[in-house]
Amino acid sequence: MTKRSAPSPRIPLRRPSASITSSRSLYGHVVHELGRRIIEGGIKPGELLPREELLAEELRVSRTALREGMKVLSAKGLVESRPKVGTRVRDARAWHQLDADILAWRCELMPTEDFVRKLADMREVIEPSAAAAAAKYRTYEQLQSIEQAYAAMEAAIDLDEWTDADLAFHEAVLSATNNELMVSLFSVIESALATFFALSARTARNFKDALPLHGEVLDAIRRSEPDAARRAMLAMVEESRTNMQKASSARG
Amino acid sequence: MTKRSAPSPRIPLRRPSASITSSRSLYGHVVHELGRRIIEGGIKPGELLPREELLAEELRVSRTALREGMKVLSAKGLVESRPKVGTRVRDARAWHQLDADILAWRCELMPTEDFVRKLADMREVIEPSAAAAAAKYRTYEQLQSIEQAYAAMEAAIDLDEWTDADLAFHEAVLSATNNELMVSLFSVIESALATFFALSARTARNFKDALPLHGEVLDAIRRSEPDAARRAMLAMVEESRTNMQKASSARG
DNA sequence: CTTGATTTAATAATCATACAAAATAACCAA
DNA sequence: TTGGTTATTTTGTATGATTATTAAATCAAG
Repeated sequence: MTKRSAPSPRIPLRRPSASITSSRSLYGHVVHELGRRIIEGGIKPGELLPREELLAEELRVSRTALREGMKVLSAKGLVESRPKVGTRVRDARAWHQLDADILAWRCELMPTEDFVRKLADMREVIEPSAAAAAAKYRTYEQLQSIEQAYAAMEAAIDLDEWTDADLAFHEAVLSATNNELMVSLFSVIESALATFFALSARTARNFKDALPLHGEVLDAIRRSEPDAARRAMLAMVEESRTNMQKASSARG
Repeated sequence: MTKRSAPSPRIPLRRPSASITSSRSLYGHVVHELGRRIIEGGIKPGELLPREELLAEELRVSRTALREGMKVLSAKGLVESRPKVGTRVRDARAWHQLDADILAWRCELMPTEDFVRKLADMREVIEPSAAAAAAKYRTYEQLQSIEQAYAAMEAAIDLDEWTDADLAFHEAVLSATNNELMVSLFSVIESALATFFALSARTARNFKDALPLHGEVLDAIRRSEPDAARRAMLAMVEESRTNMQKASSARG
């Protein structure tokens, strides 16, 4: 709505960050490789990494690239470097658990039911409150973009379209809180949960099952009824959790 | 409680991260300097930074140090570098708003009432839910550390002691949720709010005014009554918000 | 033996320089 | 205009040398 400049062919609408870590650049490889090893417990808190020269050789990169990656890991709270002593893995309590990369690594490595539960817990905490706030403070334009997303959900003809529209719906609700901290938290949690969403949606025979619940949230926000919006959103995320649990136990 | 090894004189108990940015390391200086400029709007989204060679000269550091800092800024979602085109400031929606440094810079630069409101909103969202979850899932050990923090609040003889104990109380409650995502979110929000907490506490004639409310939360958690815990915690954070508003308007 | 200051040595931190890779922009040909 | 090719700019990577930091070893005094 706000910032789509002219024709600009095929801007990748999702994939906002591309998560430097993903692939190419060498320093990105360093971040990914070491980050994963730390998260999965291959290198434990308190342990000392090999010194730069050796580690660089092991990872087949120059010290320059290694150090650039190291700074990023350090910014994520995973490691801590000191002259003369070396680079040490920090205690798990210091890790920036809400960092998008860290969450992604945990998704890769430990898709345990427990981790999904924690993500779902977070969602159940923020989304109902966000819906309530949206009902209270939304502008007309914000209501419109929620309605627009809802319409796209109605019109969706396959799972991909529906997933995109669903995400847009929730994002629009969060944006309507006028609190970018809330939006940021949601986007982080959501992109982690997205890994498991496919399962959840595929479980339901008809992927549009959740449409009525979304409709209730929309109505409550339209009528500016915070409590109703909170209740409807809570029902929705609880159902989503149930679906994901069913899906994961069906596989397990 | 858990990690105080032997006598070890004056370990700085708070200051868990030391926020690389604050210190004097050169690359840390780069991160701080450029990060601040971007957050405060001195360099706007879409704008292109000078090329590395020039920027390094301007900041009086080598290209190496500059780049190490740049990678960190990139990991925070603030900038994006591409060969041949340069390094561009990303749209504010891409910024990792929950990054501790970014929040800290916002505290430095825009201690507006609006920003404090957003922080307080976040707190009102997570803390009551966390208290409820704590009441449901806490272990006995976790209850003990909450009680211990409460006792410290009772025993506090000055504002500093009380502040420390207060923080420990909330941290213990959050930990009792057994959800490290929750803990991480809290610690980030909290350390940002701490900037304004001093004001809030100093406003109250007697800094122990909030003790009864903490007692209610503790009791509810002890008796495993989630709803009561939620209500008590909500009352507490609402009062805290009111205090901070009074403080900020008294100065404004 | 203990304590405190001093030296030593290992490691990260920084710098300077060179080269490689990527991608925009300019160019040229059809 | 269109399509491909080349040039050129900027980041990306590599290497080696130097400096700063600091834990640990050493030494000197009490």
